[in-house]
Amino acid sequence: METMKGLQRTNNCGTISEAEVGKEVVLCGWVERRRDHGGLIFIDLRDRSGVVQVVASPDHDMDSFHKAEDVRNEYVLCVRGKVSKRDQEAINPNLATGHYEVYCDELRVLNAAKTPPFYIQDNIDVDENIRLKYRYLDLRRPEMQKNLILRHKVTKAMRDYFDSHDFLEIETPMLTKSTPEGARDYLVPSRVNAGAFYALPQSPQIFKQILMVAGYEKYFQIVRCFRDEDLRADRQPEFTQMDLEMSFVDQEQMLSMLENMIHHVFKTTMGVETPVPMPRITWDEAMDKYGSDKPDLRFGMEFSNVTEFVKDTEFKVFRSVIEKGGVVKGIIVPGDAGIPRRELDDLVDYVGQFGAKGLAWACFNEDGSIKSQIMKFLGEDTIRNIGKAMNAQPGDLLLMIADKPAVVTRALGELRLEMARRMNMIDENKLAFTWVTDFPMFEYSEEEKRYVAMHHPFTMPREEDLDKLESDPASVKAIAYDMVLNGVEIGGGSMRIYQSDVQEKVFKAIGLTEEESRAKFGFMLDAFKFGAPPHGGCAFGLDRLVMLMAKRNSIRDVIAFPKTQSASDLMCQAPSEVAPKQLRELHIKVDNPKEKLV
RNA sequence: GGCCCCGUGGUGUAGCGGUUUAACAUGUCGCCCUGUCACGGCGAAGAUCGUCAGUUCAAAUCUGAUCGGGGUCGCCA
Repeated sequence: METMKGLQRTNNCGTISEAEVGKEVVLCGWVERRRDHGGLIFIDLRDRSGVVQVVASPDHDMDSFHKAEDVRNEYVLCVRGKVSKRDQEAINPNLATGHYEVYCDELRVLNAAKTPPFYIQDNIDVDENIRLKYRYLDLRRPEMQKNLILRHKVTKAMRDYFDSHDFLEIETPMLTKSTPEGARDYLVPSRVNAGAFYALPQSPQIFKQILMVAGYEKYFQIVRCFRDEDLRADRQPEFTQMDLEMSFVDQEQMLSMLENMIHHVFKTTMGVETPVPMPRITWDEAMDKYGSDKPDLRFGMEFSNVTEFVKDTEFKVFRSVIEKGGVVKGIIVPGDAGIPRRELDDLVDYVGQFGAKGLAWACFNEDGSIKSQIMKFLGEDTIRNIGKAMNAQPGDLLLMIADKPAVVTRALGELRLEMARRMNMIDENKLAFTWVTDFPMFEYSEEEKRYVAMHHPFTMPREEDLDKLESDPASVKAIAYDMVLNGVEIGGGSMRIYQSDVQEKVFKAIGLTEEESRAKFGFMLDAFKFGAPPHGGCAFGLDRLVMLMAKRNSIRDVIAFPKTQSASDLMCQAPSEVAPKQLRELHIKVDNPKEKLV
């Protein structure tokens, strides 16, 4: 192996251009491919910036040529040579540097490499396990580098924006106190406090609010958060949040500031103009029209309530649902009247996953006829009237679900998304932003038989609803907002309670006694007695945001070292067992299921 | 915790009870090749089919368990 002694890198591979023609350059990088023509060898040399073709020819330098014969993929090279313009017929239009090539005058092999388990290039078809095990090779691929570069640019743009708007980035503890509300905590045993545990933060929520009490007025942080819950494609046990809090502002100022921040981020990183102001929809309307609190607005297919049309018909299924307080809602799927019967049966199963007991359908055929499995119960006129009210065109398909309102909302909302996917109605290049506002303050937990805070218990109720906190908690709306992009919640926040009497009422509404609230949040309640300013905040899921910007469908593709669904790191094999001594120091005993088997 | 799917040379797949000494592509190795860029030509090596147990005359193929991975519901902003 050789060293770089005496040579200094002068250029990046991917940016070789007209300006370098005729000049000598020194390039460093990895061998993406070697094409050996016997008397002439081409090497595609890759660094972070891209790829350029290097030519090792006996006519130029015999020594480089011989070394190039032994070079293999992913060897690390340093090349000194002159940049030339390629002959017209040798130009490669598929390569950014395809008009140029570098003739080797000197080639040094800085390091050899084992044959990698997969090709280091884009669009590979390799199991994700393999990619994760050899993450350093996966990350070498240009598309992964592009993702992480984008991620860097996004956080840089955020920091620039907040800095220029007078925000301070302040760090909050990673070792903190377990909070029983919300997600399961990751716990860290304390060595010096036997039997006691820290929790890794699920979010810096309490600290950032206390920073407001402390007079910092505008805080932000790009911060790691932890939740010990089951994973998904868009959920990791540790994830990054763009977290912020502001004093002396109302919701309007907050939303406007956030819209401008997002605009700045998209503009500077992708050159894309996002809407300012952003469209808004209330939570009630989103649930009513799209069956989701994070509606995908890249397409329509809004719900229609058809309860009135069917409440007096012969169809017992609909009638009994309606008599029990249920509703019947439907969507029109454009151009899907020709759907095969088998696919309709599939859809029945699909909505079944979300609690719907059935799915009524009607095909408005091109020839004006109607086909429906409930024709004989509803009668053709009723179906035509529904179709008319929903503006169904010949060739369209009507799908209806009857059930309790919550089930209809959920099942029809999922069905709407599924039909959009099946009918290819989603424009992948669209960015459909919306605010969802006026969330309910509470939702009823069947499990705990009490109301729980939908956002968190420090969320400010709407002023006009304050007197309903006790009498009718279900109807109380919160000053809370989510930013939704293409059906994904990318950020959410609220204005916070800063008056003790309101806070007490909210605790009472969720069934927290004074002792309990003191035990859980005592230090915070104390802090709030020393002059808490009106304030509010927001947190954005950085991983999800970057995932959407990079058009990936898993946040794993925008995180350098992600974990698998079972929360393990396939590269470094975490989590792992630890030495007995470590456990003793931490005052921990472990039942090791593996030991029992021995 | 429930349900569904996957696990075959380095990689991606095929084979789904016995014509399989497990096939194909790609990669790897060797030889040849001075204009390729998924270079090309010829040749070779390489997997006992995740693991364990069972059914069977016979198992990659069927059954059960187990491990690993993915998706999803529950859970979780």
